[in-house]
Amino acid sequence: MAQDRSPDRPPTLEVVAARAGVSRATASRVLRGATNVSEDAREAVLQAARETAYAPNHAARSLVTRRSDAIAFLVAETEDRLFTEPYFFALLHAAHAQIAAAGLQLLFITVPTAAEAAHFEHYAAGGHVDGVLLLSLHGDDRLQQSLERLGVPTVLNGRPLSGDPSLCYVDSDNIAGGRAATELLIQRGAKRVATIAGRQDMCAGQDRLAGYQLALQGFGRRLSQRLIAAGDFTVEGGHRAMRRLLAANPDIDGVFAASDLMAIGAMRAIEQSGRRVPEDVAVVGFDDLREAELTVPQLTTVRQPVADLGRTMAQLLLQRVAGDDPPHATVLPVEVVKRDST
Amino acid sequence: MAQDRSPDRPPTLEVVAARAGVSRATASRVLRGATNVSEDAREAVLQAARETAYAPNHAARSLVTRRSDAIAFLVAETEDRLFTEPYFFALLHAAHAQIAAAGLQLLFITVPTAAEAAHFEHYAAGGHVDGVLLLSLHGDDRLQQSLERLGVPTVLNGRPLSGDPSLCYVDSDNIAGGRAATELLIQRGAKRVATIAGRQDMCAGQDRLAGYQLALQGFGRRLSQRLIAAGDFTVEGGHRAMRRLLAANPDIDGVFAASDLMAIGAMRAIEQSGRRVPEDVAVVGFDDLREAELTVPQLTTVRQPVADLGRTMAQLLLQRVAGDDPPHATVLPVEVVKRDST
DNA sequence: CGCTCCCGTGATAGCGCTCCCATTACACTC
DNA sequence: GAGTGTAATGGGAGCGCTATCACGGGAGCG
Repeated sequence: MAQDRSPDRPPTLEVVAARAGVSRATASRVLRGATNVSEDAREAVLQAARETAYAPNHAARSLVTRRSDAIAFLVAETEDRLFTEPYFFALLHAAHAQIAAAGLQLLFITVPTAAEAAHFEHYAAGGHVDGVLLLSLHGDDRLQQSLERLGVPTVLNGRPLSGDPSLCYVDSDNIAGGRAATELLIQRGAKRVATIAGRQDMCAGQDRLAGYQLALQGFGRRLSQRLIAAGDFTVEGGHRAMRRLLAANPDIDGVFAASDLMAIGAMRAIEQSGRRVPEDVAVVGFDDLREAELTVPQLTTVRQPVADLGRTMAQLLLQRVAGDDPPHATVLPVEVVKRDST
Repeated sequence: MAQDRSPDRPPTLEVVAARAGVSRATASRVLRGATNVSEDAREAVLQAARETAYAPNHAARSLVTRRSDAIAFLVAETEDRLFTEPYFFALLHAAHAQIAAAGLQLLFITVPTAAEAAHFEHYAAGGHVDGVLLLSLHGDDRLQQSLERLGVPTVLNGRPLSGDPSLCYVDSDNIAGGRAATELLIQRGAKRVATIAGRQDMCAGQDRLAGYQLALQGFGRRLSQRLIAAGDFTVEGGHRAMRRLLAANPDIDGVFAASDLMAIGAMRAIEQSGRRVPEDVAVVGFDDLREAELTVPQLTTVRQPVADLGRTMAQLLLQRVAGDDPPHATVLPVEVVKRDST
C-alpha cells in the first residue's frame, strides 16, 4: 500500500497513514489535532509524518472544508503616496504576525480602481478568503458593505465615513489626539491657537479638527473660522496654509497641524516669516514620523499606536472568522510626544 | 441537471455548463481560455458564467493542476527597522502589481527566526507556492539555496553574499552609485574625501564602499583607511562616525555617507564642529529618502529605482515559474540627485 | 463511394483531503 | 451469558476542477 508514487510528488496522507499502520482517516485526525485517537496511533502518525516530511496539501483540505485559511490585506487606495508611508508597512507587519500565529495565510492585494475592487469582490464571493483587512484612507466603505453582504467578514482601518454602525473598524483616537495636541499648546501659554486641518474627505482629517475644536471649547475659547486653514496632509500644503494663517492672523502663537508633514511645512513658513519656533509660534504635528525627530527644532507630535492597530485589526477579524461577534468600534489611545517645537 | 445546490454555495462549473447547454469539460475549456472551442459554445459559457457570477474554485483547480498560482513575498529579516522603511513597502507594491497582472496571488510572509524559516521551507516543499520573492537585507542565501533545491524558484533582492552564481537576484548598482557620489564630490572640488561606510555584513554596505574606493582610484588618489569610518546605516551611527573622522582628519572637505540617515547624522556633526555644509564639507547620501528633501541644506543623494526593482524581481520570477531561465544577475542603474549639500 | 483525418465535444477518472457512518473491541451492567 | 454503552478505527463518498481519452461527424482525398 505504501508503494512509491510518481517522482518528486510530495508525500500524501495516504503514504503517512500506511507508514504508521493506520487508516487515512486516523492519520487525518491526528494531524488535525482531533480527539478520539489513541496515544499509540498519534505517536505513530506523528513520527511517520516527520520521517516523510509530510506537509498537508492545502488545496485539498480547502476544497473539502470550504475554508481558505487565508485573510486578504486589501489596500483600496489609488494614491501611490500610500506606499511611501512607513505607517502601512508597519501595520501590515503587525497584522501578519497575528494572522500567521493563527495558522492562516495573508494575501496582499491592492485594488486601485473600481473595476479591480469589483473583481476582488467577485473573487471573495468565490470563497477564496475567509476575511478581509481593509485599508482605505478615505474610509470609503462601499466595498466593505458589499463584502459583509457576501458573508465575508471585514475589519477596516479607520472609521467608516458613512458611520454605518454594523461595520467593524479599528481606529486611532484622532479626536483625543487633536484635543491633547491643542491643549498642550494652550497649557504652554499659547493665546491664539490655529490649526492646519487635514483633508476633510478622510475621517482622520475630520476627527483631528474636531479634537482641536473640543480643546478650545474646553478652555472656554471662541472658535474662529479664521484660525482654521485647509491642508492636504503634505509639506507643501502645510507651508501654504501656514502662510495664509500668518497673513490673516499675525498674532498666532500656536499651531496644531493634523500631520507631521504639514507641521514641517508650517515650521518652514513660520521661519520664513521671521518668527521663531517655538518662541514666537509653537507647533504640534500628528503621526510621529521619523522625520519629526530630524527637524530643527524637533517636532512635538502625536504618536499613533501603529503596531497595536494592526494587531487589533487582525485579532478582531480572526474572532469574526471564528464566528464571534466582537465590538464593532475599537478606538485606540494615542500619545503626545513632547519635543522642542512647543 | 442544473438543479439548485445547497443554500449559499457559490455556483460551480457544473451549473455554468448546464446553463450554457454544454458539458463541464467544454465549460472548463472556455474558462481556461483553451483553444478548440466553437465560437457558439464559448459565448454561451461566458454568458452563463456572467449570469451566475461564477468564480472558479481555486482550491479545486490547484488540486489537479498542482500549481498554487501563488507567489510568496518572503521577508527573512529580524530587524523591525525594516518595517519602518518605505523602501520595502514600495517594493512590495511594485512586485504585487506584476504578480496580480499575471493572475497570481501574493502571499506576504515573514520568517524572523530560523525555526520559522524552516517551517516555511517545509510549507513550500508541500507545493503551496509556485515561487518566492526573497527579501533579506543581509543577502543571507541559505534559505534561497534550500528553496531552489526543493524546486521552488526564487529571486532575491540584493546580491547574495555567498556569490553563488546559480542564484537569481536583482540589485541596485550600489558600486556605481557609491562611485558616482564620490566622483561628484571630487568634481565639485573636494580634495580630501572621506566615507562613512554601511554595515559590512550587508552587500549594499560592501558595494557602496567599493564604489567609493573605485572613484578615488579613478582620480589617481591614494586610499587611506583613516578616511573610512564604520557606520551602521543609522543617524546616530553617522553622527559618531563623522565626529571621529573630523577629529582624525580636520581637513576633510567631502563625505560620502552610504545612507541618507547616516548623512543626516554626519551633517549634524559637521555643523556641531563649527563647519558649514556644503561650503566647508560637502555631503552626499544614499537612498533618497523623503527626509533628504527636508534637511537644511537639502541633501544630495543617490536614488535607487525601487519600483523598477520590485517589478523586475516579479517579472524574473514569473519567467522562472513559467520554465524559462532568465539571466541570474540583474543590476539596475541608480541616479544621483543633486541638491544643496554639495 | 469509402477512406482517413481532425476538430469539437462529452464521459470519466482522479487530484488529496475531510467527514459521515458503520464497525470493531472491550469494558460494564443486570 | 446476553445486552448495552463507549472509545477507537476504517471504509467510502465526494469537494470542484482539469486532463485524458474516445467518439461522432463533416471535409478532403484517391
